[in-house]
Amino acid sequence: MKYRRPPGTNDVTPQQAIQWQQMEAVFADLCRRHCFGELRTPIFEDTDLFIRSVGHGTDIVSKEMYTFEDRGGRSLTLRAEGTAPAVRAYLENHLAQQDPQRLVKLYYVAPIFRYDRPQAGRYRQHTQFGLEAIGSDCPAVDVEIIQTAVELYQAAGLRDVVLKLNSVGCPQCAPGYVQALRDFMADKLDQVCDDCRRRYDENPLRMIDCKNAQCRIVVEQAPKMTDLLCEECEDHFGHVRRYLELLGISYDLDPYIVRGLDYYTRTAFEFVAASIGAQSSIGGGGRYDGLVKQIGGRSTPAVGIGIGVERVLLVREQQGVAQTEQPRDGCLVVTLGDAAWEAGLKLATMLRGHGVRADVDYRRRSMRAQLRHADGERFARALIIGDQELEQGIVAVRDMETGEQQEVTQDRLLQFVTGVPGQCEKQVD
RNA sequence: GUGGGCGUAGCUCAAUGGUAGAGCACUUGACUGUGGCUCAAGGGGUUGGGGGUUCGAAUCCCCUCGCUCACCCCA
Repeated sequence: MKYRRPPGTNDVTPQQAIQWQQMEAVFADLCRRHCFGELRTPIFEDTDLFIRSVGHGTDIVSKEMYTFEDRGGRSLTLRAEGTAPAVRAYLENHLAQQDPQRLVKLYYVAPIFRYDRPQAGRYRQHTQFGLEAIGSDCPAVDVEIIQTAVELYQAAGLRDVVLKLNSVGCPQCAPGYVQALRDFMADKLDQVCDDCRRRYDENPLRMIDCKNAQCRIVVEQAPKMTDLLCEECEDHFGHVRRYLELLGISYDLDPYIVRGLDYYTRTAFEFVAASIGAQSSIGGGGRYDGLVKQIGGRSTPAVGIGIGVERVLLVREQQGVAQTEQPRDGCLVVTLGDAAWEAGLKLATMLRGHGVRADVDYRRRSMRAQLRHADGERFARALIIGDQELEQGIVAVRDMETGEQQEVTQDRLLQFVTGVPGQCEKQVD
């Protein structure tokens, strides 16, 4: 094979596309009911947008961005993350309409690009369903974001999805926690892995979600962010939990949830589904009260989530979620002989013009082969035309489900096939 | 960036140095104008690529490319 798709990318074949269309339809309907409006942004952005928002020290910025220079010398980057472009568009298009208190609820379906080493469930191009609610610090908004994701997973038929919840504090209390963590770890650096010794200096928070068994033992004794929240963050977190319980959404408190992007404040959460390999996170997000201002707007609270569509589909496949059988639909025009073939072409054209899924077998094969094709392609009916039918001005209509067959005159055919009374070929022509 | 596993038909996989196979899928026929079940036949392969050893390589050796899983990190 001379050409292959680039590593870490996927083709979606027509058969797989059915799953995608289902998921997209479910998501769009959920967003409609939750009053999120769709936002579409360019596939690339000013490189600086990602650096300034996601953070210099993060893996995404330091080694995973698809960055290039265009002919005008601008540095551009393929969308590495969904939130920053959404906030940029929110500001650029004045979606708040001069009212910074206005809650703007946005959703998107967008490809995300990160130069990572591919593995099960991790791709260099993947797709996120994203939700962003910009303009409110009400903890009930955090919960609505979470709730919408829960509803999506339910509609997708996923079982055993666990919500892990944490609060990472705010600029008032988080630095105090980092200091407390450093103080605690200072005399234990000989007990942790090399990476964690490096993290101690560069990004202490990362130490607490280290997977190394030895490190975990140490970290379990370390102070927890949720014990050191300031009064406001404590209150916010309490309300998030209260509303989750009010709406019947179960969760696990997990003090080790640390999001990999710098802009998160307060609420941080992740949805996890075991059984798809090491990359088990199927959605993650949190509050980012500082980001809008950082990107150049007025100080505006916000919260959002990204849902990994490929991973949701992986879980669905792995859990054997019953694929709804493709319903039979439309007509295959089956012809025998040259005269019938030409009549068949016209018939298929007429049907398509009236919204009917219709095709002919261009290989001009035996009737047996054509009917097998009609069955395999899940047509509802076969419209059979041979010399006899041509002479009599009729079509033999075969129901591919029941095998029942009857002769229908040409002028009644459209009505018969569409089930719409009072409509016939003569009228529409 | 680091490590492990694997590359044989469209798909899933056999064949341990001696003529490249099976199941499924596809095509055709049994049924000369009727799908699904059954049966039969058929098409399809530079065994990822290159080099080496050998009378002989899918098989052994070297190189290379690709895929995959895991670490890291993320959705």
